[in-house]
Amino acid sequence: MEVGLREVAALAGVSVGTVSNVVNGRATVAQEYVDRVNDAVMQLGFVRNDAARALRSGTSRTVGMIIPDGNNPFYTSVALGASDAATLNNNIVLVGTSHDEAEREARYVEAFGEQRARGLIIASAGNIHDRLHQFARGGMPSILLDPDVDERFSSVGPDDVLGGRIGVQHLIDTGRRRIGFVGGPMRLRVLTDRLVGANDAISGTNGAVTLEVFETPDRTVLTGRTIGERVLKRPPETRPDALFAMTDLLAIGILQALDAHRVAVPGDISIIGYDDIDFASTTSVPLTSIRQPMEIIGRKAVEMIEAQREGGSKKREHITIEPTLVPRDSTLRP
Amino acid sequence: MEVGLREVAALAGVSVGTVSNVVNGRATVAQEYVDRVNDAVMQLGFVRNDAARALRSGTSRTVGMIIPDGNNPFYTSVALGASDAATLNNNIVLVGTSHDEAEREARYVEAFGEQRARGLIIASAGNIHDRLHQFARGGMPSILLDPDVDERFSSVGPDDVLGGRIGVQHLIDTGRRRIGFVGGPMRLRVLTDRLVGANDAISGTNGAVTLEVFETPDRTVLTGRTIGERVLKRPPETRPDALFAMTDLLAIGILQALDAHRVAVPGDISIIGYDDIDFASTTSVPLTSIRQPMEIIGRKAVEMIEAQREGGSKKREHITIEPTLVPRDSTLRP
DNA sequence: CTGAAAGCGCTAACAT
DNA sequence: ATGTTAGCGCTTTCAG
Repeated sequence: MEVGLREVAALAGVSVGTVSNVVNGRATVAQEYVDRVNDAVMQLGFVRNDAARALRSGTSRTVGMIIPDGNNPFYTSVALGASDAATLNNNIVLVGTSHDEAEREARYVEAFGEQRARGLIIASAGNIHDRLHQFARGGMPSILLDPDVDERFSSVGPDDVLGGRIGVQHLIDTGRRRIGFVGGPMRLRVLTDRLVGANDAISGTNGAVTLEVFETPDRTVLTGRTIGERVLKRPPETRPDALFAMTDLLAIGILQALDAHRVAVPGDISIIGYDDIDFASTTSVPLTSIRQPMEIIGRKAVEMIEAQREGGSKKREHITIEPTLVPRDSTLRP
Repeated sequence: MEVGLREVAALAGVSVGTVSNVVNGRATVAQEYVDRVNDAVMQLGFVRNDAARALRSGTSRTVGMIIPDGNNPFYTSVALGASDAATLNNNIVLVGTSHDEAEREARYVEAFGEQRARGLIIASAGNIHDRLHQFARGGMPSILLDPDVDERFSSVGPDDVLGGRIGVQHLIDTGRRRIGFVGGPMRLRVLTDRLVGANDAISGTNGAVTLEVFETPDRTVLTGRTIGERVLKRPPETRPDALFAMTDLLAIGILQALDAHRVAVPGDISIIGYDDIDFASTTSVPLTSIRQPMEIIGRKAVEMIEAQREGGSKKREHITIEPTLVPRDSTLRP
């Protein structure tokens, strides 16, 4: 049989209201009663029933988060930041992973909606904005991690234009003049944004700096290696003297190819990656990278959820957080 | 104002009981009513209140999972398997990440307990078995991913003895005779188990095979590189002709060191890693690795939870799943 | 096959 | 400061 407030109250010889107050650390209950109640709680192994609590109070303690890929450090770091922020209000973050399956994702959206989660942080696999909107109508704040703005929802994300600018500016500052931009497919908003930033940096420079785009079908290590090989087929004087890879994975592949051919990094060609994954610091030549402000994004998302709850789901915001350069040997060593 | 069964019933012109039946796809409700109810649901944007459902029915749809590290492919793959299994019963898996903080972990244990989760799958950061036991007393099945057996809980995990045996056997089968076992700290149960397996394989061989343990303080790429350098300091004829690394990270570090010194892999020294992370297939020489049956572990864990729920929390089980060898060039290429 | 009504365990308002 | 009590929205008998 389930132990409830009632059983605790009976054992402690007080009323359920008092037990509730003690359990929730509320009001000023006489110390004697507090002790008696706590004893009874221990003795009976009482665990508060959150369903009843949520039903009655109309408020949940969980912030829902849905991500496409559990192994992507970007999302897990966002989750960490979100968890930190949620803890401040005594809430928790629960994560569902869609594994890029629309159906699984929909199940999570539904589940969090039914749980009346405080809000939803979602990096969508497909376009579920409409479905999401259905729940948003019910008052659940939803924050998108998507770069594509949907006016119905708020969003937080990295400033990709700035990221592109920072990367190229660093290459220019370290004396590079023929820069290769490696990434794709170029229909991705993140990438076009970074390209804009890259061109911004070049426009702001006096010297003749060229930017060449190496478009790739994906952003994996293997593809990076292919790009590296392709670059090495060209005569040295027509090669780029710097490669700006849109993921660290690409950068690692490029580095492998250059290593295999004994091309010096950064002596002959310098390399920048993007994301600053753990591996970036442990490659044969440690990789300069652009670090995305992931924890901050997560923290911000939770703050926006709470703000929307208070403000009665008022205005939508679209916030962008600044990435930073993490310089390492792949651009700096002589 | 919140839309409930009542509002839907009013609009559809039926009773709440009927709406409940339709929403849950239960019983045989007249088609006409089904349609009218569904229309009303759409029109009002009704979302079932899970708190009320859970409270009344006394049963939740969520399986809780607590992991120490969101970036560890081991755990995320276990989560995937668990999610697959849960889906079969129309349940979902929600993951909390403790980031190796006991406090965060405790919060999640508590939250899942209060939510009356169907059960808990937990890879513990510290020893929270006692706290866990408190909730288990309340009937919530808890499955440990820990290798250390606690008789109060069931557990599922990889068979590490077998993993160690498979790896060394493969090296012996491919003609190696001086095997290095790289990993540490050796107080970890996983590692001592694997070492037992490694020795098993050697005992079962006629030829004179030696096993040398290279103990490491951790299992990172950098440490792997250090070990690689150390091995290379020895004259070639006294070096191991094969290195069995306890993580792919270690193996990658070793490979980097050998690459840098132009030592042929697997020609001079062959390498096996452990875990078969994504990176294993994309190293300069693709890495042979031991793949842990992570999805299966997750699936099994969920099955055990459901079994315990039905069997009234009867007996505890301790199940072990067989890892497999993933052969690649680092041991096979001539 | 559908409608009416009793609670699930808790919180919060009110009474004492 | 503590006790009493009315629901929160739903599921689930039990009647009709």
